[in-house]
Amino acid sequence: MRWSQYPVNTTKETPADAEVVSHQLMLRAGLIRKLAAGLYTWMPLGLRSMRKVETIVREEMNRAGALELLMPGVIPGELWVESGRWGAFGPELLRLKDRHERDFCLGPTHEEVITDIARNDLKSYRQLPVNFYQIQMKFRDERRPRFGVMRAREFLMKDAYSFHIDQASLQAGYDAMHKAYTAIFTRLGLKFRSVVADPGAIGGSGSEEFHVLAESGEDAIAWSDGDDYAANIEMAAALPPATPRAAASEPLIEVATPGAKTIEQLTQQLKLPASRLVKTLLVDAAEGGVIALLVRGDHELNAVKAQKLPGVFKPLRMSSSDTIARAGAEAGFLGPVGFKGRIYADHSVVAMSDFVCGANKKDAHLTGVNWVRDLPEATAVDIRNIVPGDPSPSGKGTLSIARGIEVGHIFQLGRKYSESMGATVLDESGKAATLYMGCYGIGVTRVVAASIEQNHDARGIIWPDAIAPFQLVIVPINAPKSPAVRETAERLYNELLAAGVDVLLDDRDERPGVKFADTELIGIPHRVVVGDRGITAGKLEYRHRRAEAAEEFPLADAVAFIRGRLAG
RNA sequence: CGGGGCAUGGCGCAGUCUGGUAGCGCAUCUGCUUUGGGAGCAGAGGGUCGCAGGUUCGAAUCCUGCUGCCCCGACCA
Repeated sequence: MRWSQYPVNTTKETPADAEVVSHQLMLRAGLIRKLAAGLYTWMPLGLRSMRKVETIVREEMNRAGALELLMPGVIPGELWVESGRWGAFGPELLRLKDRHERDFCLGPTHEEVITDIARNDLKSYRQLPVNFYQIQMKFRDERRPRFGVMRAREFLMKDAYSFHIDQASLQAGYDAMHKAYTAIFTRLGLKFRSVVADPGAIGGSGSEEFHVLAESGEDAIAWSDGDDYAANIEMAAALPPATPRAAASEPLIEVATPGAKTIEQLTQQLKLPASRLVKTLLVDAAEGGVIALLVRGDHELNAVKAQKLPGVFKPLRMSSSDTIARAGAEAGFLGPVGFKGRIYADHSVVAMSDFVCGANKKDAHLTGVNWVRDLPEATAVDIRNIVPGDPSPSGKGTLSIARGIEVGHIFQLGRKYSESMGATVLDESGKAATLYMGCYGIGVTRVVAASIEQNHDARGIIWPDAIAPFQLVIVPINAPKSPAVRETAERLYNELLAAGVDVLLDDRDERPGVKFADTELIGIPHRVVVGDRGITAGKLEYRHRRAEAAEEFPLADAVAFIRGRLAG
C-alpha cells in the first residue's frame, strides 16, 4: 500500500474527550472516528488491525472444531419473551418496532436465536456435541459508554454456543474452548490471565473470564502468588481468619461521637484504626424490611456475594434513610446491638472482640462491644472484598490485586435456555433429552483497544506483529530530489510485496521528521529507511519500533534480511 | 437514572461576565525555498457560534425551553 493513496489522518493534538491512552491513540492515529456516544467508524487503517484479530479468532475457533454461521442482528421480541429475558435484560436491550408494531430488539447476545436453531435442527444425540459461532456486531445500550471502543454500544463480538447431551460432554467442550482462548490470546501477543468469574445475568454454573492485564482496566482481579489461582474480585473468596476470637477485655461503653457518620471521622475522633470498627450496612430484604450486613471498618462490602444471601432483595439495594428510620435505627449511627432483624456478619467481624459500632442513636457509638456478652452470635458469611495480603482460597500463597480488561468470557450454561425454550434431542433410548449448553464470547473490538493499552509509549502505538495494520513501513528520505532513493524504495517495495510482506510505502512528499513521527504514532512495528547516505555505501537502515537504535544492513540481500526480522 | 461540566471552521481553544455583526494555533489548498526527527516565507479557502423561541435598534454574548456530548456516582452507617 502506498501511503499517499491511503487515508491516514494523524493529529498532534489529543481530542479533548478521550480519557484512556488507547482511545487517545486510536483517535490520533486515525484508526477510528466517533459518530455518537459509543458508536465508532473503523477507518481503513484501524479496520486492518481489527480484521487481523478476527482472522486469528476464526482460525483458532475452526481449529477447535467450531462451525461458523451468521445470525441476524435484529431479533423478534417473542424469542426473548420465551426465554424470560425480554423483561429481565433491562434497558441495555435496545428495543424497536417494525411497521406492523411487532417487537424486535438489536441482539446484544444470541442465546435465544441459537437455541431456536438447536431445537429445530438438532434431533439426535448423534449430532452432538456441536459448537456454532459467529463474528458479528452486537448492540448494548450501555448506561455509560466510555473509553472509546473499550465500552462501546456497538461492538464486534465472536460468540460461540455449544450443545451437549450431558454435563460431561459440556465440561469437555468448555475445556476445549478454554484451550482455544488461551491459544488466541497468546497469538495476539497479549499478557492475559484467565480468572474465575461470576456468571451474572447470563446464568449457568461455571464461568471464567479472560483478562488483559492493564492499569486502566475496569475490573479488579485477585491472584495468588502461591499457585495459579485467580478470580474476579467479585468472586474471590475471603477466608475466615485463622486466629480465634480474643476474649473480651473491655467494658461496653457508649461514647459521644458528634457528627461522626463515616469511618474516617470515627477513626479520627476515637483515635482507633479502622480495623477496630464495624460497619453496619442496611440493605432491603426480599420480603420488605431490612437486613443488616456487618463488615470491618477497613473492608468493603462485596455486592455480588451479599446479593446471594438468603432473604436479600435482588439486585442488592442499600436501604433509604426512610426505611432505616422505620426499622427504628438512626442513619449514620447504626449498630447490631439491639438490632431487631436478620444480621449477617462477615467472618472477620465474627472474629473481632472489643469492637466499636454505632449505638443506633444520633451522635453515639459503642466501644468494647463483644459477641455473646453484648449481643447474640450472628450468622458468619463471606461478604467482603478481599484485600491484598489475604490468604488465597486455594490454600497456597497470598492474594494480590491487579487491574484487567475483560476480553473473553466462557460459561457453562447448563440447561437454562434449552429448558425454557424446549430444546431437546432424542437420546440413545429414544427419549427426549434436554440439551446442555455452553457459551463463549470474545470482544474483538475491545481486544484492539486492550492491545494498545498494553503496547504503547510516549510516541504512540506499538503493535504486536500479529495485529499491526502493516508489518513494515519503507521510509524514503528526500525522494523528490534523489532518483536513487526513489528507485531503491520502489524496487524494495515491489520485491517485498512479491514476497508476501504486508508493507506500506511512505511515498508522501513529507520531511523525514513528519514521516518518522507518523510511523511511530500509528505503530508499525518494523521500519526500513532508504536514504542517499546509505545507498552510496550499499546499505539500508532497519529499526524495530521498540529498538533503541537503528542498524544497517546490506542493500544487496535486503528482502532476505527483512524477512528474517519479520520472522523474529 | 442522579449530580457536575461543556457545546464557536476538520481538531484544540479564545471571545460570553461588561450585547455592536467572529479570532488564534494545528490541519487543508497554491507558489517559492527547505528535506535524517513534527520546516520557513507569501497568499487562499472554510464557521447562519448545537437547535427553537424570546428580550433588544442590534445577540456567540442576556432570558426560556430542548438536544447532543464529556466526567463522577451503592463504598455509607
